[in-house]
Amino acid sequence: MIAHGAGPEAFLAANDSAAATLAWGSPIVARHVADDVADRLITAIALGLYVPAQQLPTERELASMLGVSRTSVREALGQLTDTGYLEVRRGRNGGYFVLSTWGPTSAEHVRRHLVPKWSEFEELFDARTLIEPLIARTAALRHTEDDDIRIQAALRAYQDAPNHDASRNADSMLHRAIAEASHNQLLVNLSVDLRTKISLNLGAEPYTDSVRQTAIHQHHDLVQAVIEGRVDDAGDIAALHFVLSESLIRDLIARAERDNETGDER
Amino acid sequence: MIAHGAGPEAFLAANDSAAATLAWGSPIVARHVADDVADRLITAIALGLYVPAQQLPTERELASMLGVSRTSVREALGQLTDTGYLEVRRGRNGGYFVLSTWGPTSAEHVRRHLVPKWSEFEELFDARTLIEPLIARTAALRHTEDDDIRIQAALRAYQDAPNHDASRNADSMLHRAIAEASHNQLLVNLSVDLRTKISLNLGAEPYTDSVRQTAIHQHHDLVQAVIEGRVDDAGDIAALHFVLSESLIRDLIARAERDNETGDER
DNA sequence: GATTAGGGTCTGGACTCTAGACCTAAAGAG
DNA sequence: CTCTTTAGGTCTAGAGTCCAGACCCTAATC
Repeated sequence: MIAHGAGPEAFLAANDSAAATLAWGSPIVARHVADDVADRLITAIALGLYVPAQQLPTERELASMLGVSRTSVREALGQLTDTGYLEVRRGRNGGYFVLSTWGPTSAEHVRRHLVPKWSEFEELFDARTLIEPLIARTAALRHTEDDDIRIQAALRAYQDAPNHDASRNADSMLHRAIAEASHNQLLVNLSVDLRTKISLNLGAEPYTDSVRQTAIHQHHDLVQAVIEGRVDDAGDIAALHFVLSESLIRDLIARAERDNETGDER
Repeated sequence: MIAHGAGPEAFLAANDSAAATLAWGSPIVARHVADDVADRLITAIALGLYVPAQQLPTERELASMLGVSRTSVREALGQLTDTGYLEVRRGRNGGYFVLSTWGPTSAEHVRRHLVPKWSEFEELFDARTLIEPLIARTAALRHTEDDDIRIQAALRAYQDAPNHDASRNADSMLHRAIAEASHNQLLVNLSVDLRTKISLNLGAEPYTDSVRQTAIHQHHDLVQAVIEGRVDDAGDIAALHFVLSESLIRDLIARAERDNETGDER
């Protein structure tokens, strides 16, 4: 009767002394500094702060930026290099560089890395299609003129983005600008977290010309709705927008699994 | 009222190489195991898993529950004892006990501990009044029969709660049960997090007979709306419910500040 | 070919965490 | 009243983490 994720008994027995001594404690694992550094770096990359082929700061710079020893930075960079996120070059002009073969460039990557965690992923998408419309609605209600200016600048940056990397980056900025118009830091962080976690496993969302055209339209409509204070419209468009990105990724997975059945193996 | 840590420049310059090397890194502080243990304990207490005067598991039990050494557990317990959350008794039948003088029993506590963080608090409340209705709506859409059973059991437990502590605990369980009917773990965690952070600084929300009567009604209506799948009603009632608790706390603060002006000093 | 900006390696000291032995206080059993 | 038991309180040795800093190796540039 114990060890439940959450059966009905859990609710009634939770103040039971036996349950109370057992139910809530999952093991605590020591967090090492290097892991934190690695998380930071991965997040920065996932958010598009460093795009493929771009050089990261030097080990010594990172160490002083993050206030940790170079040893720890090196361990983190080593992890990311092993995992295939980074490439390292020696000598003058050397350093760590973001690998471009990073996202699901291959169906292979999707199969190995994404499918096993599919249920987590479902939850992420689900949460996003619930929360992003809420954020859009709130932004439509609360936006100020300053917000409008920032949002429109971000929209233009998105429309003008010359390539995939810039586009990804601008997309991130635009959604962040909208989230900030909700004037609640918690919502902003939530939105960033969700986006980070999704692009973390995914690298980049699918990107074709037609997808981009649709996204440009949706972004434009979303921005208009927010700025004009059309609350319901903003929510609806946001829902649509994130459902689109979800279905694109579903297609990608489906294709990967189909390829898997037809037999190619690495 | 704004205070977002990111001006417009941040948006446009983020991929600038100078900005990229500087903007994102805030110092990383080593997380010690004892701090994690302390957080767990505080959370458990804030969630009402251990109510005032209740005994915590022994040091040795906690150590094995959490998979850490007794030394670390002792350090955490020491912190909480110093902070005034716990009391320690020696000898047989000894142990650590939750102090009842914990929440804002005095206007004093409110002034010293709560008011300084008021802006953080505003954000928390704001986020809650936005997100909880979303959760209620989603629960109303997705609930299964099992959910209904759990929710109704939790509602009964709340109605039957014999005292303040039990009521607080049951309230927590009920809202959790509703959140779980959304069938999204992320939302559940979010709801728990918000509740934890609020009761962490607050101890307990204000509690009088009339408040309790209102809450019982609102809980009942909320449960009905969820179970009958009345999505909009569920959202509206949830909004109302959390706005009520917010305004109660505002009153508490206001009273504390008034007392402050009329001259009693710490 | 000298210089220089980067990664690669090593060391000693401070601190943390663990496992376990052992001490002390207080409640209950007889 | 004494003995036993159950709790917190104390200590130690050893393994591991983290840091600061010195020094080596590589390759691009002057």
